[in-house]
Amino acid sequence: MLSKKAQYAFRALSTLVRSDLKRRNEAGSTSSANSDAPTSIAEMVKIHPMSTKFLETILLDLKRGGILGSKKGKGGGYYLLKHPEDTPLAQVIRILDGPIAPMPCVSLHFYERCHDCNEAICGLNRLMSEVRDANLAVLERRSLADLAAEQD
Amino acid sequence: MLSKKAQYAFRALSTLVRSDLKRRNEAGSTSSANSDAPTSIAEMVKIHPMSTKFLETILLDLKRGGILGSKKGKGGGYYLLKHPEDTPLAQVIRILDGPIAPMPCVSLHFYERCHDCNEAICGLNRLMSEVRDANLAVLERRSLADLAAEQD
DNA sequence: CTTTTTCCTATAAGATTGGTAGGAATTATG
DNA sequence: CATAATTCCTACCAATCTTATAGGAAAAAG
Repeated sequence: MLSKKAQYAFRALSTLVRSDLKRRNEAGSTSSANSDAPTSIAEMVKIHPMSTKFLETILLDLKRGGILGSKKGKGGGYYLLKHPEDTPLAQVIRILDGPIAPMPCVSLHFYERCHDCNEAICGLNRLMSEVRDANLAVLERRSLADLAAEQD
Repeated sequence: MLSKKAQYAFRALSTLVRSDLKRRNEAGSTSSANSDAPTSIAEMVKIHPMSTKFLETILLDLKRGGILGSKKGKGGGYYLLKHPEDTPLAQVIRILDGPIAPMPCVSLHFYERCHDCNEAICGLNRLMSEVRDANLAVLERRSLADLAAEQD
């Protein structure tokens, strides 16, 4: 199961995506960077109610993870660094929850050697690799853009 | 990630599957129920080293979950209640780790209503349903038989 | 009646999760 | 410059979950 952190992250990100789309439509795509229209934590919480302080730490993680940029001070807030289509859901989950794979010995980004089996011939390893691939087929293909495809 | 409990369960189950296959080959399929050849915890631990007492609680869970039968006393142990092909991996995981779905609001067996969105139009709900389906496509199709298809 | 095994429940240390607290640093604005 | 609004940073904390361990009761075999 996704942690609350990851779930809250997706809620907040959906707000940022919508803000991003809106900006791009309005400004006629002629103008300016994304950073001109940052969204504050307070605004995000207004749309998706949750602990302000908790969301703060989550957004910091997303920033350190290279997904968000921020602007400090009055009128500041957060914004997407890339087009929504260019951030797969998998990246968000890895930042907040770590491995997507069901076991360390089949993880691509958080691999740890298995002490209980010979991975080359282990049936469990092979099956869990299938599970991992099935997950990634969705999570690497789907992006933040899909998150906001309909209302929520 | 799968818990250690689930991982140990699969290790132990692979032993039981192999024992089951062996019995079925040897006895020429004429003889007897599975319960004639139970495997003790001690034997399982000999093949896949782990805490004996911990495995005990795991096997109890699997028994209560309807996957294993047991025989008490001298010469006792555990055995599969069904053909290995008839126990999908998903059933094992649900018994030991609970939900397979990434969020309660998309879980088939452990559903909880989502308070944060209108599920009918929520983008996150839709995406996580895709993830759930991708997982189940593997975990409901693959069975204990696949677990022992090669050496481990 | 002794040994071997499963069965059952309670306990507990350690890690993780979900969240709070308090303030420092930065920026916009009057 | 003063003030308000905001992000940034780190430490802390309570509750829960995980990963076991302990100690015996019950049953079955010989």
